[in-house]
Formats: sequence, C-alpha cells, structure tokens
Amino acid sequence: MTIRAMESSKAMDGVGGSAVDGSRGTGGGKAVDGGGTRRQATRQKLYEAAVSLIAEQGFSATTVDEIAERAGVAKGTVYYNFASKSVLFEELLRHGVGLLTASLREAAERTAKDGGSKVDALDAMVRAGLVFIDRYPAFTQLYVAELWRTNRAWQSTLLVLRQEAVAVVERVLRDGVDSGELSEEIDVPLTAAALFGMVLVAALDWKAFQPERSLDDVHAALSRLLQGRVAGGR
Amino acid sequence: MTIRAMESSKAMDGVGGSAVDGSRGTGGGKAVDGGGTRRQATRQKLYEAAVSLIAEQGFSATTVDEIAERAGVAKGTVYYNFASKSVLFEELLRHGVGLLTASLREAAERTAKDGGSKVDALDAMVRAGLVFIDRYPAFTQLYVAELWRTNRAWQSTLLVLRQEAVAVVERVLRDGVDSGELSEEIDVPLTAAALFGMVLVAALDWKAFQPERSLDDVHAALSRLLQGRVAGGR
DNA sequence: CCTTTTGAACTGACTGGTCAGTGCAAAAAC
DNA sequence: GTTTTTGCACTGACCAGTCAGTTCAAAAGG
Repeated sequence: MTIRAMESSKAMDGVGGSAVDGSRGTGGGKAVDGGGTRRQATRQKLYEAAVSLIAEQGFSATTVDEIAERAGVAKGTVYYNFASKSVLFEELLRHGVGLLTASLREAAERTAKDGGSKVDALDAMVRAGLVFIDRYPAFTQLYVAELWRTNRAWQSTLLVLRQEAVAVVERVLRDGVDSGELSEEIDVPLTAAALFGMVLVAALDWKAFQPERSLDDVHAALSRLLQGRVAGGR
Repeated sequence: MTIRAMESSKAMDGVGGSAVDGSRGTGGGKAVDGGGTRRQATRQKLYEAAVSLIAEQGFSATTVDEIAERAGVAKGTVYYNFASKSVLFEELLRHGVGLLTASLREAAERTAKDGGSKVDALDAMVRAGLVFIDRYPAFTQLYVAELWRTNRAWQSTLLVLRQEAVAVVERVLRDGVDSGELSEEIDVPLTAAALFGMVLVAALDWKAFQPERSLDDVHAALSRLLQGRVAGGR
C-alpha cells in the first residue's frame, strides 16, 4: 500500500567497523573522499534517513530531529556534516538525479553499441528507469513531488538536473527522427516528457499498488505503449 | 490557476463549530442553503489562495496567515469557515479531483454517445485531462506532489479519489479489450496509470517550460503516443 | 611496550523564533 | 435580529540552528 522500500545501498561498514584509515589529513583540509570512512558512513545514514522521511512527509514537514533519530545519530551530527537542512536535501537531489541520468545514458549507449535500433534504445531506457525506481522508490517519490514547485531554494538546481535527464531521452528521439527511424512528426521535447511521465507514474503506481508484480511484467506493459506511431507506423 | 467554487450539495455544517459561540451542529437542523452567497464567496477566495500557495510551497510551508492574506480576509475568517488548515486542504482535494473525474467521465460518455471508438474515447479523455490542467495547473501540481505521500492525514482520502479518477480510464480500456478493439494483451491498470502519467507530466512540462504552445499542439503530440499497438495493431 | 596528546567526529541541552489555533468584542452585511 | 467578518492579542507547541563539552582512535613521545 505504501511505498516502503529502503534506499538500500550496498552494505557498508557498521558503526564500529573497520577504521581502515584515519583522515589524519595533511594539509588540514576535509578529505571528501579517500579517507574518513566513519564520516562517509554517517553521511550515508543521513541520506537514507532523509530520503525516506522526506518522501513520506515532504521537506517542510520533516524535522531535523526526525532525520537524526532515524539515522541513529545526534542532531548536532547533522549540522556537523551538512551546513543546513536544505543543503542536505540539495546534495541528496544532486546525487540521486546524477545516478538516474548516468543510468539512462548508459542504457542508451549500450544499446547503440550493440547495434540496436532507436526504439530499442528507448525501450532500454524505459527499463533503466524502472530499475532505478525499483531501487530508489522513495527518492523518485520525493523527486516528483518537488519537481514543479516554485519559490523554493533548490528550484534552479532541480531544473538543471531535470534537463540533464530529459536531454538523454531527447537525444535518442532526435537521432531517431534524423535517421528516419522515427516519424518526423513527433514533438521531441514533449514526447520525451511524456515518456518520462509514463514511466514515472506507472512505476510509482506499481510500487504503491501492485508491488508484487515483476519488473519484467511492468516493462512489457510499458513497451506496448512505446510501439506504434512513434515507431514510424510500425 | 485555481479551483472553482464548491457549488455542490450541503455545505457541511461542522465548519463553524470551532469558532464563535455555540452554533453547535447537533442542535436544530440548520438551513443547508440559507443565504450562503457571501460565505460561498469567502470560501472560494480561500480555496484559490490556498491552492496557489500550497502548489508553490507545499502544505507545511504554507501558513494560515499567508492564506488569509492572499485571500484578502482576516485570519479568524479562515477558522470561521474551516475547522482547521488540513480540513481546508482536504476539502480542496475532494473538490478538485471531483471536477477532474467528472470531466473525464463526461468525455468518455460524450464520445460513446457520438458513436466513437474506444481509442477516440481515450483520445477525448487525454484532451479533457489537458483542458483540466490548463485550467487548474496549480491544483494539478499540488495533487501530484501529494499523491504518493504516506503518513499524511489525508492519504486515504487521496487514495479513494485517485481510484475514482483512474477507474474511468480503466473502464474504457477494459471495454475496448472486451469488444476486441484493443489488444487483449494490454495490462489495464498499468496502462491506465501510464496514460495518466503521460498526460500529467507532459502537461506540467508544457505549462512549466513551453507555456506558449497551444493545447491542440500538445494534444496532437500525445495522440501519437496513443496510437499503435495499444490500438490493437491497427 | 605504555602514556600522553591531538583533533575530527559526535553529542544533546538550549535558544530564539515561528506558527496553528483560540477568544472575544465590535462592526458589517444580510 | 442573525450570520459573517474583522482585528488583534495571546498561548503553547514545535523546530532550525548553536555551542560547550565528550569520545576515541591514531600519532607522538617515552
């Protein structure tokens, strides 16, 4: 009934886990990576807690105390790791959309390399979208909820990120039109948005109302909508 | 930009309960209709103010003071007319989704009466959806943002309303499959959700990023996605 | 070995501000 | 005369962000 999934990421070291290395930084800067395993783990926990809570309740209704509690961390730790609540959220968005964009791009390129048609590429991207939503349902939910909001601090960030993701779809559509594989009548930006929405909403409904169905099943249903006039009258 | 009045039926009496002296609902039967024009107008203004603000900022980030101010009304008036902020919002949702459902149903029935095919009916519903979003973009925005949220007071309300709307689309799809006009391979609930999402996202993108385009234009683009395999391999 | 030092990471009580909702007397509208 | 609206002061809860203090593993020193 509800979208419950964990934004599980690969198992990571537990709290007391191997302290592989201290970030005894030379140069005193904060090593973003390549050190600080402990900090990394904390940030990861905070991401996961924030994503699920904000997906459930929305940004404003989610308190920093709740985030800290779900992450199993003190409130001060949140502010030690992130400048503010909205900075935490913005980094979250950036990270999540980055994953999605990379995934779509990879799907398109893989298909091209394998000599697939543009429709095959679209189909592969639909699947990539489904896989993403299957893995990160809470993030997807949150993304949709915030996407068209105005008057928010991160609105411009979100716009840019959206454009990056949709551009991947548009690219494939345009190539298809140019090569004659797709009807030249199609409206590239609008069709891209429509496909995006089709996958998004269908997948959220899948997760929310028929979670027992398989990804293949859902993919097959969406594939049918892709065929037809869009594919140049086939 | 906003939702029209709530012309329909009995104007829930419990509203006045919390404010002002004991006009307790249980007492004598209150005139359901008695001279409500003024009050009606106030509620209308409050609806409009709330819809636009919540679409912009979200429910929690929108204050009652803001709603009152945008409506050009005193704060006390909000509470004279609605029991609470969330009741105001819930009535808003109910009313808006009701309009959408009625509009979809009307489109389907009109097409049937005119002897159109099921695909024609779907197409008419796509257009009805676009007309709705064109008229009430803020409401649509707000609806999408709240639809998959969990842990909210109005979640169950929203679920029921969503089902009513999607059911109209499912009905047409099922009839089409039964009559052989549509492929029996299609997955009715999933396809309905996908179509819903296609229109929703495409239309929001239209409003947000290419508002200069005409409704006919957008409708034509979406119609193409409807054709093809879904239409039974025509 | 063992002891001391260091400082990044973390903690949680506290603060200053915000906001939903109340109460009421008086004015306005009907 | 009744319903509706106004204006405003008030309260109690809640919450983002702060900060003085604690923890602890690794480095430095013996």
